[in-house]
Amino acid sequence: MRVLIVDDDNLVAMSLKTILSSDSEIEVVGTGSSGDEAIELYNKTKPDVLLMDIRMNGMTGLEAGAKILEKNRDAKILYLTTFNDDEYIIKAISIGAKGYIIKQDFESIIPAVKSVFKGQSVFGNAITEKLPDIINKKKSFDYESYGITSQEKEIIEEVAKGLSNKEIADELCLSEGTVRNYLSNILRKLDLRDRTNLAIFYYQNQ
Amino acid sequence: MRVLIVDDDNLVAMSLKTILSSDSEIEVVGTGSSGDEAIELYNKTKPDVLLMDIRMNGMTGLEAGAKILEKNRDAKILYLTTFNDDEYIIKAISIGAKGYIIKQDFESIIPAVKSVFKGQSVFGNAITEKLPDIINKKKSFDYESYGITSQEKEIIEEVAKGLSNKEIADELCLSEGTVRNYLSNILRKLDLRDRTNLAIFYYQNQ
DNA sequence: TTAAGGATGTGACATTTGTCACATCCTTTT
DNA sequence: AAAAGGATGTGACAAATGTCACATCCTTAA
Repeated sequence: MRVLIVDDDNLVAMSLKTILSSDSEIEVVGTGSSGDEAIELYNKTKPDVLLMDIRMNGMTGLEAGAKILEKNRDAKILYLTTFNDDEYIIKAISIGAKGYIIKQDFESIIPAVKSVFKGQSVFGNAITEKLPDIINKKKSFDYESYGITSQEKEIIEEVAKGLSNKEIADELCLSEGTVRNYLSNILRKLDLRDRTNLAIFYYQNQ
Repeated sequence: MRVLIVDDDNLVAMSLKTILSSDSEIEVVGTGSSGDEAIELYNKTKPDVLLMDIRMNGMTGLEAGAKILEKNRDAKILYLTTFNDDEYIIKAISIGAKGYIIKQDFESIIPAVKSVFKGQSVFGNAITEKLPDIINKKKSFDYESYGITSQEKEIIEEVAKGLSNKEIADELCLSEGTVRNYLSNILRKLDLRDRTNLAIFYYQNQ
């Protein structure tokens, strides 16, 4: 099992190399410290698994990974990160990375590399907990912190269904005028222009 | 590492038991053959990992898993399936399952169980390939089949950004009246009432 | 060449939308 | 009890929206 390691922190790269080399099934075929190097070394060594940091100076690991995957659709990239970053994980899966684990969890790295080598996808401990939310895309905007009341929140839900003011009024047993007032307040609070933008906001923050 | 196995095909359950028991770190604490049994045995044995089939007579593995996770938020459920089913995998991740692999891939089962035990998530070979699409939810509505022209498609994009007719007109170098006409046609073709519903439609089919 | 059809535009119209000032109740606080 | 504040309502208004009939221009097909 041939592994390429890329991390812009040289100490980390070396530590990883030491750890991985201790396993008899693994051979570290190279170490790099930038996105450019990742691409270059990947093409040169064609490793079974590329273990790469996400945050790096210059080209990020994600950009480098995307480029590598463009040319090598079967590349197996396992990302390492110092902390959990929801945005990154979605992006990582999107481009086709095979895993995403945190560096701190040393013991998990070797099994993860092996799993990825076998063609599985592996997501680390802390990331695993967030997967359901990520799948459900529940960023769930905190309406309360913008002073949106529960009644107003209901109006937002109805607007997001595409109902007119009249229909919302009927639905919530209010007068149309009141619905308008509520909506007007909502738009001011969220700094949006009209109900269409509110609906868009709703779905983008859902 | 205590593992509970549930599969409505008894032969499969026994095979799995044999395979897993061959590993010194693993102890199979029970085998069941239905969703109800899964819940019952889970509560009785409190295993570290529950290895369960998705398709079962009566209650499905997903339903049983959801119920178990309601009461035991840290339950580690690894699903086994005979084939790849995109709908199931989304559902599985949504409820908080820790893995999803195919039965045929025997060699992967033990490493997968171990990874899940450690808190990672594991997705099997064939499933891994589909993850990017699943994350991107590329249902990508076929506007063409509804007779939406490319110009109209552009208008839709602009509406989905929340722009007014006037702004869209400026953006696309058309008169406001023309934009209205286009929009009117779009709404008729897609059987939608107004721009808000169009934006909603856009984001729901994105 | 002519007819057809598409893209673009105009004007008119009814409706919906968003805003504002203000009015009524009702409950809570002082 | 009086004051304050929230929830709900009204009326008026300007702007934006959606629809329709029709006009122009250009390209393409017959």
